[in-house]
Amino acid sequence: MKGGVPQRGFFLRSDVVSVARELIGLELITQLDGVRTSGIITETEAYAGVDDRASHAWGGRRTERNEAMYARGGTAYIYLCYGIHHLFNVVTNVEGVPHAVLIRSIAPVQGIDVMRMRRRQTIAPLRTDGPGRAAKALGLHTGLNGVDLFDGPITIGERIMAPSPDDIIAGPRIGVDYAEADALLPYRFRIETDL
DNA sequence: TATAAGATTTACT
DNA sequence: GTAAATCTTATAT
Repeated sequence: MKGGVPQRGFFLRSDVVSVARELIGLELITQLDGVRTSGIITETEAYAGVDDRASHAWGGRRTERNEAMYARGGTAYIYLCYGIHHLFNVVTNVEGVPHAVLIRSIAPVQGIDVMRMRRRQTIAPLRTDGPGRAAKALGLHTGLNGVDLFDGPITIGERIMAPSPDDIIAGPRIGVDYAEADALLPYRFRIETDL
């Protein structure tokens, strides 16, 4: 994928960790109510399905909530966390394999004013780091769970940043201490912007 | 049927 | 630094 946008095949790959790493630097675009907002993906986490104790789909769990994880790659999985926050994931792998990449942080590109309004932060600097904040800034909510990224209001756009491997920092995931050994896996990727 | 905990953020002491 | 907000899923009666 050089210069262009990722194709369906990109999301159908079996190595969810590679997809998570390569999503860094791509533009994530939403078009809602005729308003376009977008940001550069700056932080992701991979969730490797049934073998990953930190995943909602660990051990083959399948509920009404995480049903979208079992869809084919290129589908959006949006769910409510702690009753308050909407978290956005990109489903990967083929249908029936519940792999997904959590978008943990973005850097605003288009529609910054709209994001400010959504976040109701007219004075303080707009913050879009953190999975809940990023999803809210883009206007994502559970009503968009299961939409197709190739035929819907959410799309993955062109690569805006081309980070060298040295700029991408891999590390353990956040907030999954309960997952024991799986919590230590280097499934989290981020790039230093100017934080 | 009831209770506890979670892929978090925000506000208050 | 600690706790509340708030809803779904998982586990236990």
